[in-house]
Amino acid sequence: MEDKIFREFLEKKGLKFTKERAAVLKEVFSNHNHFDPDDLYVKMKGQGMKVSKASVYRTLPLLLECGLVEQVERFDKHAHYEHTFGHGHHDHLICIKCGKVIPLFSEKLEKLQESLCKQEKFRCLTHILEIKGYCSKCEEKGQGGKQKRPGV
Amino acid sequence: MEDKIFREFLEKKGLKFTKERAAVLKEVFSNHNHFDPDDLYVKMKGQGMKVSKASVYRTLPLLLECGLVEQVERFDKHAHYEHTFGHGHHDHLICIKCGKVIPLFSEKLEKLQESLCKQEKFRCLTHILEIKGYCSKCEEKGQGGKQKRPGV
DNA sequence: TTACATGCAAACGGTTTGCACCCGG
DNA sequence: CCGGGTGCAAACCGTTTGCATGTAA
Repeated sequence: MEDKIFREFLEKKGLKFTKERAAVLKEVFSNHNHFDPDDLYVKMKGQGMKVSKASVYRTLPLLLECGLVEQVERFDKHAHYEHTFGHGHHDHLICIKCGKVIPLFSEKLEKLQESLCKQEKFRCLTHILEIKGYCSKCEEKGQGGKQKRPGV
Repeated sequence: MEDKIFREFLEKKGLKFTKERAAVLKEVFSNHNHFDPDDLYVKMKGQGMKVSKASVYRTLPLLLECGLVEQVERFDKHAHYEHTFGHGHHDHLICIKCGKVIPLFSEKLEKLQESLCKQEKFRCLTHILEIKGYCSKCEEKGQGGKQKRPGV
């Protein structure tokens, strides 16, 4: 299914559906974890797949463009992605102590954002909402631990 | 006023209020534009201020930590900041065509986020919401232009 | 057959760091 | 006086790119 979407997207742009692109796509959809380009590359290599880092870096923007993946967790300085097809948009609660990422979706929230955009005559295409704080477990345990990035 | 906050923060941590840190703080609060560390450095140099790039990079995390600045516009791969003291939190609408950044604040939106966090037993500290799309002007003109990052 | 894609390694660019000297408290 | 701070330049590291070669359509 993802294949079909990607294939048609590439065709429309006069690009080719190569083994490498197929492999990246497959890996991206093999589970629902967040990942960064290097993660993906290492994992693919570990499975004996034939691909170069350059191809991973060149393929991800295409997947972004056709909407099969989204960028997330941009608090850090390098890119993180998650695949979205079959999951729909959602936001993230991120625990600054244990790093846990909790997906969050609220129809009401989405609608409110839309209406705010309308007030500003702004045509919204995508958005990202990330909320940082302490998850229930870490909150219980107290926040004695060291956090990676103070103030974030 | 910002000076006082920063000073007390540094003192509490056993750090020093140096000329360089004071200069960075001053520059950060000289206007309300977004900036990246290099912007800031270049601007300070242009004004004949005595500071090194390293000090700028070393000072910004301190300002983050004491809440005088926030990180924004994290769609790009390098850090962007804005000072927040005296302005309060707000979100951003970002035009992907002309790059215009429109601040947005909605009490209702903030409250809704809070209640969603409560449902998840998540203690929210900070959040970032960035909405990407076309501003009214670019929407009028049509979106024929080239965008830097497809799909974002 | 012919664009377009790949892999490699080098280049890039923002950020961090080691070190010798400096300075605020 | 001393522990933290600074400037410089080199190191880092994720990402991009030039180029010769490979390949989907």
